Amino acid sequence: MKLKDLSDLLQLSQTTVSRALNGYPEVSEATRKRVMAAAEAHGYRPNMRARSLATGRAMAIGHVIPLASKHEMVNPVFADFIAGAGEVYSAKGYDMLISIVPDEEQARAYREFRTRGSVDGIIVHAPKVGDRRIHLLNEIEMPFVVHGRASDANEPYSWVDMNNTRAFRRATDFLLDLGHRRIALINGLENMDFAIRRRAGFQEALDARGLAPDPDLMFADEMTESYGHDTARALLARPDAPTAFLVSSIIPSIGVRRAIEELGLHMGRDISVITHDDELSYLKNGADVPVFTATRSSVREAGRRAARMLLEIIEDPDSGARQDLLEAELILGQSTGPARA
Amino acid sequence: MKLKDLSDLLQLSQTTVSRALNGYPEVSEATRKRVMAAAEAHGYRPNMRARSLATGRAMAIGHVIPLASKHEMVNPVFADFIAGAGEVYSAKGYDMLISIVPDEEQARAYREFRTRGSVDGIIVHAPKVGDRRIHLLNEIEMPFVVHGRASDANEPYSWVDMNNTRAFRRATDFLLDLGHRRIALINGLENMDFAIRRRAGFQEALDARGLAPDPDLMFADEMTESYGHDTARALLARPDAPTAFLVSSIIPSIGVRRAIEELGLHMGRDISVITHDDELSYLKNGADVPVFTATRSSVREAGRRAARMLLEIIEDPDSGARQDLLEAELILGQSTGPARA
DNA sequence: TGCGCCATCCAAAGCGCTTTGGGGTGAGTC
DNA sequence: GACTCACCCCAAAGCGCTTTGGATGGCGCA
Repeated sequence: MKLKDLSDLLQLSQTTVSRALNGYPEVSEATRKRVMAAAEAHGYRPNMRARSLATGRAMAIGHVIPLASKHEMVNPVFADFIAGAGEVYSAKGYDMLISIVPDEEQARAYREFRTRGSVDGIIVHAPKVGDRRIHLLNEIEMPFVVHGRASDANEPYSWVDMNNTRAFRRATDFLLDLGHRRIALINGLENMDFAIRRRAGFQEALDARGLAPDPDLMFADEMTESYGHDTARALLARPDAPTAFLVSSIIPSIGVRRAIEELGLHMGRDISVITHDDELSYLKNGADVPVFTATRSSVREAGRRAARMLLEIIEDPDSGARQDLLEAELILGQSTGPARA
Repeated sequence: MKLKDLSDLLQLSQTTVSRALNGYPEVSEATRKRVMAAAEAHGYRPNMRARSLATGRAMAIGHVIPLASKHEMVNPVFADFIAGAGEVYSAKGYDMLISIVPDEEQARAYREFRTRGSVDGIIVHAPKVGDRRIHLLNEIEMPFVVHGRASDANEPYSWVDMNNTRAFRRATDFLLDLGHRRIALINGLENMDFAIRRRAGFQEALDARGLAPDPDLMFADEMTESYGHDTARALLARPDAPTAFLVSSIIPSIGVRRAIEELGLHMGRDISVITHDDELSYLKNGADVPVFTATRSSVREAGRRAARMLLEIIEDPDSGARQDLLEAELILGQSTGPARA
């Protein structure tokens, strides 16, 4: 069933039918009703490819998801972020195009989205320090929103981010207030912008109390469970083991907990752990009582906001760069306690 | 830069340029080279919308991801499955369209994919018992591959699945061989086909030894960490607590381990746990030594295979239904040991 | 009555590509 | 020298939709 069939059926022109369906005022309410009814009855849906060829709008948003170079992993936060964004897209009639490419092919992927005309805008995931994608996208005039920031970008761009520095500052202060002095930082890869900011927050808190950060207690890697485990295990074997861990995600935190328990220690009593919690749907931080004390910020909500922002920018491309900074909330769980003497 | 610009530039017709670019034999090698070079130099890429309007092929595959009704969760296995499928798509020049919709809107989503012509084929995720999507897709003649099976479908369809029954049969046998008799099954939601099969494997093993399954030891729910924890916690508090757990995913297994350790017990010594392991990239089952004894089957590999199968079906639609059954391998970890008296 | 003005509707021209159905040109054949 | 093939190439017709630039007719108003 195509437009022509429907218009023939109704004894109307394609123009009129198209206008009736798309809510243009040049058609009487009576015919509009008639057209709508017929379309409904025959299950007519416009062919998106033809439509977007005609309008020049793809009605689709592209997500280019980087394959973490080292082990080709796809970060589980994407699943939740995308779920949030997807909600918004389907509500607004947009499709979501996903392309999972190795880091080095990102630029090509963006260019292709542009020249092949397959999307109206792009969400940029996992910005790195010195990320060149922002410049590229501005250059090819493709609307985009970054999930996160690129600290050193010296041109305007729109982003949705969590206040990483503040969150880690608070978390560190919290541990310091409990009397902890030897705190290990189990961070994400520090070529990622978010990881840099988290470390900055950590150091800021130490500086504020005149404490020097110990490089031997600061780690950065892909946030897997075994990274958390192995790092904690090694640290706890040291004579000057840390009394607390500040961890960048709930996944390595699970590993940290495993290491603690393997050694017959008790998390919260012998060793404190505080983590960032993205509120991943399948890895909720406990049911009623939180397992981990955590800085919490829903990555799914970030997905929703980024999607909404991008659609607004597409509607009104000249409205300038926007930004949205989410604050994490500090929640108390069972994983922290006073430092033991 | 569009086709016409390029052909004007080259003093050739659009036909010739198009043919040169798409490898048709009607054009001399000399001109083909010339055309290719010019296309490359000017960064020409055909507009996908126009192309697929002309060819009738969307060059895109749709993934309709169900939002688990209860808590609107998106299962983390999707991330890895999609990563696998995405590899294949980009190698073959296909796009991946994702639409995340609540269960009740699935049918509509499929129909729209068809009528709006936005995809050439569909991957069906998370088939349920009595799933009507298979019938629907056959009816609207949309090529598709199911990740999993729908036991009661009485029409042909193509699928890629893991041998759930066999895997759980082996896992149960393994526990029985170790002397365990009270084994708890922490299963996924049993309106899911895979969960039914896993339970069947569990029961089969018990039956084979003349043991009756105890309904009080069989659980089914969404496979979150806290589901694993809470269930294990409650079970271990019983006077007739189970000596072993058979768990459907590594995520609830992490919860089970948490429960065990909270009670001061030691996994592998006091309580045995065996799990299914989808090889999720961020939740690897330990680094070198597996943490959990597990039936292991890569969901990412399943994604690759399903994608390849679907593209083959699209190439050759009349070739009949295909199927691909992956066997899980049983790997020994530290989470199992002989039943204690 | 005649004029202009809405309110409705339509024919046709694209959007950028593929593909059908030829049409020249030069080499090979008798 | 006429004829047949290949071999290259081209003009133009779609693909299914939107949108421009009218056409038509009914109505109020002077």
